[in-house]
Amino acid sequence: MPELPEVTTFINNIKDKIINKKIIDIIINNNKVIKNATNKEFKEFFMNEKFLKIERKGKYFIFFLSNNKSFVLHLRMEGKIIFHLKNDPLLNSHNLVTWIFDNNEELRYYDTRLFGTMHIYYSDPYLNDKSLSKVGLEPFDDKCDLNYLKNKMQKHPKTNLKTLLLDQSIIAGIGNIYADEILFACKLNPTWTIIKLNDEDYLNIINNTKMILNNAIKANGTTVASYSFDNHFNIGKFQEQLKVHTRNNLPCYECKNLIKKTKLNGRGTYYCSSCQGEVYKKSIKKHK
DNA sequence: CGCATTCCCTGGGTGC
DNA sequence: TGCACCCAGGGAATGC
Repeated sequence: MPELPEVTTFINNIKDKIINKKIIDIIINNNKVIKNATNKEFKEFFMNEKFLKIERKGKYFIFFLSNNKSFVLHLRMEGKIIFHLKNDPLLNSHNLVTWIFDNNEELRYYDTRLFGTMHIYYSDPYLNDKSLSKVGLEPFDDKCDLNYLKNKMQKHPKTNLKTLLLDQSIIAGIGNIYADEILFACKLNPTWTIIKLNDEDYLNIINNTKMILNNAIKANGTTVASYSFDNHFNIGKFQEQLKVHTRNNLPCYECKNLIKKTKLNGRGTYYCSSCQGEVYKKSIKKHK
């Protein structure tokens, strides 16, 4: 599931290879993910255009073209955006959209579960895209400080900490894997609410988020399912550094107690009940 | 308004 | 081996 580090890795892998190259054709095999244009409009939007710049905001990709046009992409669960040579084999059979450049090179979008979203805009995407405009500060932004986080989180006094970390309008880019890792590093139980937090905890959340996401970027992201980020089937390596996520019933690296898995607001959640304190029972939903 | 639940999807896993 | 079923989850929509 692509989160901030995985989106960064995709961008690092395509950026230099696609910028300023002329798009001479667009193949749409499945338009399920194209949300605000017909196939014809989508093709016309890109035809004979060039990608001039790529930005990331949280888990969103923003591709800028000429004349203030922009393309906003979200990979959701299984989306992949990968640079290929024309004759490269498909990564999988779910190649929904391909942009073809004028030199036997291609940019291909894959998405097994069709969860991804694509939007095209003719002016500022940050103003036009309803979702993008709601995304909060990047964790690396200097403005993402104690006061910012405290103010944002204190609007949700009854929501558990994990759900707050997953809320893209607070800190941008954290998903299910890194939320578990961040809370473990902070020694905070995912089921607690902000009532349990003091200023040091808020600062720990900010600092550990930056540290963990940066380490994950260095490792090219985390591979837990089908994530690969290039045309050579390379995978991220941060799963080797995960301390709780996916480690159900394995001994905690800090205290040797067994890591527990539970479900919190529909998300698989891993934590150490010894390092991260007692579960706030009312917030845990029992399995069916 | 806040907060919880449902829905979209399909490959992989499980049980019979 | 085949078939029915369940599960994973980001974010929008829906419910209360």
